[in-house]
Amino acid sequence: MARPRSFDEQEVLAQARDVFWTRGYTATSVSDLERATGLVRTSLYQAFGDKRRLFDRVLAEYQAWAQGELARITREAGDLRTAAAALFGLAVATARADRARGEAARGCLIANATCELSAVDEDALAFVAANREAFAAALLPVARRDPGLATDPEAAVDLAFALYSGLNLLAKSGASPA
Amino acid sequence: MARPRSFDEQEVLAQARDVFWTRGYTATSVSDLERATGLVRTSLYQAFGDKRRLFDRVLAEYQAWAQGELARITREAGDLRTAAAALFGLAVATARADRARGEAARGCLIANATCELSAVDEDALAFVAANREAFAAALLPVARRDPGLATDPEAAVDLAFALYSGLNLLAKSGASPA
DNA sequence: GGTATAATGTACCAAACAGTACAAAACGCT
DNA sequence: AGCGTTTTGTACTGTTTGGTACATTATACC
Repeated sequence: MARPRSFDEQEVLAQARDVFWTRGYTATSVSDLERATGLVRTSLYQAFGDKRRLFDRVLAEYQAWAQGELARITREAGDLRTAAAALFGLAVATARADRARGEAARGCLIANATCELSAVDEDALAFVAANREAFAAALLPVARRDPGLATDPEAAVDLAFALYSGLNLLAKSGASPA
Repeated sequence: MARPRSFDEQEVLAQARDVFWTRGYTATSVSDLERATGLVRTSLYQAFGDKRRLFDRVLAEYQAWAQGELARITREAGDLRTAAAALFGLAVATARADRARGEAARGCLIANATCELSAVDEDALAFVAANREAFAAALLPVARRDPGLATDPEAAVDLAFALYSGLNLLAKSGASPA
């Protein structure tokens, strides 16, 4: 009853995510998105709303993936230490993958968004704050189970968050066998 | 013999730095810089070159300040642990200061630049890589002096760098008494 | 006081920006 | 085959971007 789409939504979202990931939100133009996705602006606007809505969508999708990874890690690891180690391994692995592709490390999409937007955009700040809390919520049970961390499991989880973010930034400024 | 400047260069640099700091490089327009400094574009361009040169100048000034702080900290601290603690205290203090001013945390200017530019701009990558090495060079002697870290002092220093960066990002996504 | 010189102010430039109006096209359905 | 509907493609909008040409202003020196 109507003309069908010529693109796969998930695929387009992944392509848009990659552009936002390497260039950031502000520095990515709608023309960049056209080029990366192969769609014309009209299709992008009709399917995803404006540039910001598309970015939000990409962020949400990325966060869902990250939460999945986090859930898998906490399921497989018994204590916080090994969970954190697996997490850091993930950061190093993605950095290595970027490097192997001949590009510079892109770090974590949400960490990048935090850096770029949290100080100027309330909605973005709310999102990254919620993400941090989701991160903590996923790791807290594991931290509580650890008797060595009984004094302050929440601080230990925040520390893991800081270290994970820091590793990504370390990768973005050089060095691989950290 | 000629008309004198109506502004103090250091003061203007500090004002420009603050805009870049909260908004980032790309999102800061020349009009923003005019507004923040009180100078008209022509004066800015004549005194500092183009937008990028001004940003580089601001970055260099900031790095000099940061290196000074780092030198002071390592001078006062005997081992890496207390040096790192002082460093983290610095990050927390600046975050608190931002928060007290009623604004969101801005983190570290160089960390922000790393996030925003290192993946797309070779010069920026070179700068932040050099900065990371300067950071390591400042802390390495203290780390080497610590017998408990004899196995790999360089890794310990990188860890301190990651933790410092991570703390800044933690602040940028909420939470104060970390 | 006049003059050389650098700093300012006004006004502009082309290019890039995010977003849109509207027509052409491609399909499902009857 | 023809119609209704949604996706595409073309072409454009006004605005903002970084940067500049040029006239004006204010000072130090003679």
